[in-house]
Amino acid sequence: MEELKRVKLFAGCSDESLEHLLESPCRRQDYPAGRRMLNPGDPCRALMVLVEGQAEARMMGEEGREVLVDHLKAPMLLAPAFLFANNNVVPVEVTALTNCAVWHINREAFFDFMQQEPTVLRAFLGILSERGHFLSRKMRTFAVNSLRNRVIEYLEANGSITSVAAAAEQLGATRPSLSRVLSEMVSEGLITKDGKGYKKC
Amino acid sequence: MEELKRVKLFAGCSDESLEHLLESPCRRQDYPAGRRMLNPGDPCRALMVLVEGQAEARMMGEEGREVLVDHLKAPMLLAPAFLFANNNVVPVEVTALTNCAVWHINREAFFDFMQQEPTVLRAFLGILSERGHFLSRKMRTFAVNSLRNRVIEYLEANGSITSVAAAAEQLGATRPSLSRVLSEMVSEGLITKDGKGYKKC
DNA sequence: GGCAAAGCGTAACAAATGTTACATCAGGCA
DNA sequence: TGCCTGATGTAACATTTGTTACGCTTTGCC
Repeated sequence: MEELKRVKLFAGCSDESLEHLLESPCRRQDYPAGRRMLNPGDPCRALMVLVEGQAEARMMGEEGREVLVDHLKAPMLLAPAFLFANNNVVPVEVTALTNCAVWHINREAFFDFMQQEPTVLRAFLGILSERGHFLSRKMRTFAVNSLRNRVIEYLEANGSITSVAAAAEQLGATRPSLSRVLSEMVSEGLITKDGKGYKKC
Repeated sequence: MEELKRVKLFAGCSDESLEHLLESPCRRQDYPAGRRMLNPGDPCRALMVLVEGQAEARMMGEEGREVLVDHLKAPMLLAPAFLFANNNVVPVEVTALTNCAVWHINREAFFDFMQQEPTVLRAFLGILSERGHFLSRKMRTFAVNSLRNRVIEYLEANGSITSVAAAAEQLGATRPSLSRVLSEMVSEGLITKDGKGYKKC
């Protein structure tokens, strides 16, 4: 299918081999905007490819605390890092932000497919590594950084904070707490505030 | 080599193919106890296999805070999740606890090797998935859980706390803070303390 | 037995962050 | 224009966690 070829993972493979892969048990599923696509604890038995729409991934704590972990935008893979785990359950809640479409591709067929297609294998390993990098950076941020340092990292990565409420969700803080820290950092000259939001320097 | 065959990754492969892999640029390196094996930011250009000894991985923050992330015990892979990343630098500091030996195996040779050996590929994907699972669980713990909840998770995973100081390092808290929380939880009847340490119930 | 060191509990205080509530401001819309 | 809504800043207070310091117990060792 054309929409699958837009995914980086399948960029370097031939049409025939991709068609052969799709002869295995596969399906394309639609989700309306707002629909929950994955719940924490759901098993991950197939390769899931988001081919249309946008979604978000959140982690929930015991006490109602939650963090917006990632913004998912087609074309990309969903939860690739858990596909081949023994205990292959997803730790996040994924919700469609717009109408979405997801291909579910049989895991074993995909495994054989990778074995045949070095470029796909290489791309998949690259994607898994990026996810590992992403997760370990997030973990480090939350484990050893104060909110002030998380703000600095956020600004270095994203350039500016245009929505305090949205940034607070990603930084794992409440909006008033983030607002207070931003005000303090402005008064200390660490960051500046203009009509567009907060920026470094 | 015999010591490499003890690693789960190579469990299912033939002697000949493993010997062929080791004909690529490889080396075995020794580290004395206490020696730093990896620094944050070090690139990860080869597959590293810890074949002897034990080590620990730590993450450091800006303000001197640090967390003991993982205990590494031969035989296992070091930083497998970063080998195929574009920006393949390790985010942790790895220090030898005992005398250690590490095989460095050429990345491209290992890639070709995996392509030839389905069981190795499968095992490597499983290892990467386990790491993803491990990291996302850690991230969730630090992002959305209070110290009390982290203690509960720790006890569910490890059974008991026999060393408050050691547990505090893994939980990302100071020893007095953990000690206080444990005391509170004992007085609330959530956990018990006996000669061996703290336990659930 | 006595001594030194390590691990632990604990107290008093400080710093960071959450909670709640309220006022302000800008933009959209009737 | 006037109203309404959403996002924001902010204040007062509560909770969690860090910091520092001290005393106690245990353990190993002489």
